[in-house]
Amino acid sequence: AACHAFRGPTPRNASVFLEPGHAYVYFIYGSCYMMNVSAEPEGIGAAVLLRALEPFEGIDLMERHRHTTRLLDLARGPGRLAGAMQIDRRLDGVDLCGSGPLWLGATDPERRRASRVGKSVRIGVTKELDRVLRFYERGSAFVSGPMRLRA
DNA sequence: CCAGGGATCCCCT
DNA sequence: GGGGATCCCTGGC
Repeated sequence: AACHAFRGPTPRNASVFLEPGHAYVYFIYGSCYMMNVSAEPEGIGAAVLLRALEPFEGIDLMERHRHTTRLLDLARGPGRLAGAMQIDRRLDGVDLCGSGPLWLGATDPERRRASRVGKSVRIGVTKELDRVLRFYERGSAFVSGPMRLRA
């Protein structure tokens, strides 16, 4: 029920219904963009919100976009992530598996590390609070949310 | 901790 | 067609 697709398609959420691997970007709280990835076959509304990232490359650019040099604050939190990456509604609907302006790729082998995926309830929603639909890298300082949801 | 920000969509006129 | 509640938050007290 907390999914934007819950009440069916609208002009705003159309990208949620695209085939998997497309961007769904929306503006919220008068100040932030949220970056999501569509996640079910075309016509089915489902998407994953990107809540944080660990900066590896382009850190100087991210610092400029975010007006801070604090590495931990560059992209920790969904609004900050979009800010650091300069993601806005222009990227809504783009194919993230193609050669467009934004894409998802495999982790650089040199950056790969042993990690465990933790699961928890979601952050910032008010419906279906018991559902375990948040996934994160256990123990990472770059994960967003309260400490108890990062262990 | 909390105000602010603006788009969107509900639902009732 | 429009008022108002709501929104997967952030920065600055």
